[in-house]
Amino acid sequence: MSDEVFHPAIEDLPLSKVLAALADPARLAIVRAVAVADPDDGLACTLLPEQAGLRLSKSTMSHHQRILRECGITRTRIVGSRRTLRLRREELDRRFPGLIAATLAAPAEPVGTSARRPAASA
Amino acid sequence: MSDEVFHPAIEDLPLSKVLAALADPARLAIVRAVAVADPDDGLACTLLPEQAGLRLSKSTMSHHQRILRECGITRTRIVGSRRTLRLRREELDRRFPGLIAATLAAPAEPVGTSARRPAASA
DNA sequence: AGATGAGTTCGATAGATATCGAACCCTTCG
DNA sequence: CGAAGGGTTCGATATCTATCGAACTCATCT
Repeated sequence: MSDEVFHPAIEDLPLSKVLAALADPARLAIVRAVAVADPDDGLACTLLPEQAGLRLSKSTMSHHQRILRECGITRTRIVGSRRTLRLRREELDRRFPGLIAATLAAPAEPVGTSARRPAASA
Repeated sequence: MSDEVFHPAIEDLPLSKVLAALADPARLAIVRAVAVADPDDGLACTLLPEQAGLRLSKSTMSHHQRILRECGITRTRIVGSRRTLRLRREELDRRFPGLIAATLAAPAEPVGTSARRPAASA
């Protein structure tokens, strides 16, 4: 279990934190993409823009991945120079039974809905 | 169904909005309190501070109630000079199966955890 | 009518947070 | 070694939002 990056213990996670992490269309898209990936292999971050249908800068993607990780939703594994994401399914199901299932079962929404778009400046 | 206040149609609600509405400890407390109230009578707003264990100003309470209402989670009914809240259970279950159940089943967290406390100024 | 009680609305404030580009760190590959 | 690929971190920016008190509205009660 030697983590190279920080992962919180599931028991420490308040529901509101987890909901807040999920309450962003971009992160929902990421979670959906990770959820359909092979649970053992995980999903390579490189594939996220494509798999999740996101057109965000590298730094913003990194930001979202960090939120998901620090809120206990995903686990990041480092493989050489790249990283893969996987859902912490069992753990989440243990602490918040039904929450992930309900989230994934809900109708998907187009990314961009209700997001904080930064005013597409000149 | 003549509403005196605005209530969105369930079909219009993106998941992220609903999650955002739930992602606040104070609002979670409100939802829990409303959920245990009689579904027909609803919960009188006056009782919220007591039932939900919240010490917030009137205006802040009003704000949270508005968010919950506008995000389709509660329905506000006006009775004379006071109002009651009820969960839009069936509707929510229809659009987001399992979500409310999972939310209510999750371990309750102390209000004040991870909330935006405004610096308790001098 | 006047006072009281229940809530909303407004304006201000402090603190998140979503987004980006630039600079930076590793690992891999030529 | 040097370049390229994959990600993180930093700083800036704009927006959002949780909170409060004060002023207001409407219904009820005396």
